[in-house]
Amino acid sequence: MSIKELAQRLNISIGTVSRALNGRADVNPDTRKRVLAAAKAMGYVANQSGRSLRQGTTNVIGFTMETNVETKTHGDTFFMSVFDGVQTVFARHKLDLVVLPCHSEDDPFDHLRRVVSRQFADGLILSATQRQDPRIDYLIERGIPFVTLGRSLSGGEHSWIDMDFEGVAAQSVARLVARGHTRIALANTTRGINLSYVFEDAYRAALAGHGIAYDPDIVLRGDITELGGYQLCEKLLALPNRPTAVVLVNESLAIGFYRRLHEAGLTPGRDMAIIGFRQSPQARFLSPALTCYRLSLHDVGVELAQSLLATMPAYKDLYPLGTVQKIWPMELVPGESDPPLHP
Amino acid sequence: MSIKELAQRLNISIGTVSRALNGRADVNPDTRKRVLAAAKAMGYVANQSGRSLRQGTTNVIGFTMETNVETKTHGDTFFMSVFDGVQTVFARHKLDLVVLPCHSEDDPFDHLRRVVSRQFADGLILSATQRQDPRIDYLIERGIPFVTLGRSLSGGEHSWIDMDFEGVAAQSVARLVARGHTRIALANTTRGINLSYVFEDAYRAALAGHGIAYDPDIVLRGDITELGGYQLCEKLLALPNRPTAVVLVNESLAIGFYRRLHEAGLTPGRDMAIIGFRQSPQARFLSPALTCYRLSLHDVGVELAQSLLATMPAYKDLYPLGTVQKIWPMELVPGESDPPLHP
DNA sequence: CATCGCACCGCAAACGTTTACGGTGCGATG
DNA sequence: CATCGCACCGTAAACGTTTGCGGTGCGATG
Repeated sequence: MSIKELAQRLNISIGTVSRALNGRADVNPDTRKRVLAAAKAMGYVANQSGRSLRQGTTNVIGFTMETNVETKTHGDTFFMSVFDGVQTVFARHKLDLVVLPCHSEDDPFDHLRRVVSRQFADGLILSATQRQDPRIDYLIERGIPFVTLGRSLSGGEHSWIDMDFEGVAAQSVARLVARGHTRIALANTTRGINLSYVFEDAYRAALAGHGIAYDPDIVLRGDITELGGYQLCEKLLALPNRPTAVVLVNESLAIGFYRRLHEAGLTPGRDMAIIGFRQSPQARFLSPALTCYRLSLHDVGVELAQSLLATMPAYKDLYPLGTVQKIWPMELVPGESDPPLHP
Repeated sequence: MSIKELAQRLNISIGTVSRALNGRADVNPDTRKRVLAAAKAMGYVANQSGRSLRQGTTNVIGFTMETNVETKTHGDTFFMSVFDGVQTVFARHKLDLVVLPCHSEDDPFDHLRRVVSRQFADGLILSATQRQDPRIDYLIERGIPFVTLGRSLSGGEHSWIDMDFEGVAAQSVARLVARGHTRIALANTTRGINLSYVFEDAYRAALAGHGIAYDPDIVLRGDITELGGYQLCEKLLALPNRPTAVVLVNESLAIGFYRRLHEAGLTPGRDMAIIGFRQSPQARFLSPALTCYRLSLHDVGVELAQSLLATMPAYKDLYPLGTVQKIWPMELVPGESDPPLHP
């Protein structure tokens, strides 16, 4: 099943077989046909280790993902959609996508170093980027092509794609203000992740733009999970001066919010206006319908892939994008979870 | 950064360096220390291609996963939890887990062949196994170690782990009957996936065991998504002789059911008893609380990893399990979604 | 007819490991 | 002192590719 056996069977040198298979010009069309036919018949496929060793390239792109369910920033379906978009691009270039999950007890930086040292991939897509992310500096220092899903302060000029947290925060606050709300809480993620800062800054700016004073008591932080939402809602309910509306940094929180409100005999929307974040499959079927924002994760995946290829020497000319730093727009999907305060 | 440079810098042959790094016995303890120190100082790490080429092994385990969000079969953090369990085992053996997502437009069998021919992994974990699954025959024929998450009729004696669909169906029917229900619907997945048959057979057997006639009109099939649940619920509501209870094959369906019932002005539980499947993070925060079943996906992952290692020659003696065919038990979590019919 | 160019192919090195085999030197044993 | 065993190390082959270089043969050109 090696190229040697294939060559012996054809009475051709292995060099010619290799050239024939790789579509090089200096090989007789007839022999090429013979080689391809024999390869197919014998089920030959080039050994990846041999090829990688010789060429120094793997034709594999790695996607690092954290699997900590306790504090997750995204779920399975989020990533699946992104993967799908990424793969539509890679399929055209015979590149394979492999996902490299980071164990919940592992440090993401150690995990990345391991990935790099194992030479899994020619390029990497990083998710769950931190505000200060040593992984980014590490990759830049090593000259490894990469792109991140999520902004970061580290590394300066690398490529990234991110969701429009500013837009969502600003639009949500504006919408709630227009509907009569002035006491608007924020359910944010814990510090560390960059979107936490981005989201809160935009929230504060939006409040200021509408002449509303910032109240740190109603800016909460917790895990981005259903349980996190439940707990944050509980905190809000316990406040003496309860907010009339809340803006969520993630739609998973909404599920916990809905549950906690129900337990208190309250109705989401009527008793507390809620604007979620992304229109996930789960959020889409909440009732009352969650007001949130739509974006195509498939398209985000496509853009991620293209941005990565744009940084790889072998593909740079096919995708002349330079360094991409793109905030992905999101479209409001009005629901029934944020009705006017005094109808 | 190659072993050659390392050897030159130490004035030792590369063979000795290799032996020192790999912990072989016939090397002087002092030189081993020197080698290890120098390797660390120079940041040396063995090239994986070279090693794989020589040894014919990759120290990588692949996990195939479908990324079709339209017909997805698991909840939003299902795989993450499983990955985490798998990695806790693999970490002890310096094995790396890589996830190999199958593009939604790809045939899973083609995808597997590609994975195999690229020699990504020493062993594989297959998910989304079909009732008849050519991938299983293919792997057996090639002698590639694997284990599947989910039963299949193919391949005879391979190892698999599966959830207890029989137990859930039987227990759910029994519980509903005990609470006065006799007209019990089934919300099942589409044909093809094995659990569809297993689940329905157990449902029918349970009905028969309680002397209830089987009515094909209230056995529905659809996608295992929130939308699928929504649509199935709609079908049930349109029936002239509406069932008073429904057993779900997957908790994602519950989210759609809840929504559709709300839209009809009905209350889950009171107007239609619902027993879901797994206690996912999403299902956990439904209100009224969904009656469902708990299992530790982390532990399933651990078992998957161990079962796979038990089939691999290099680890067989460490995990003398033989071929594992295990139905994972699930524990009832009573909720408020299935109250007695006539209290 | 001599020469050139070109199409095609074989040869062999190189990528970075691991490992079987043999060799050296030294202490211990007789 | 001769011999043996052993601890340690170097040598080189092998894994499967790709690719630069050179060589062969043939048609075309002068």
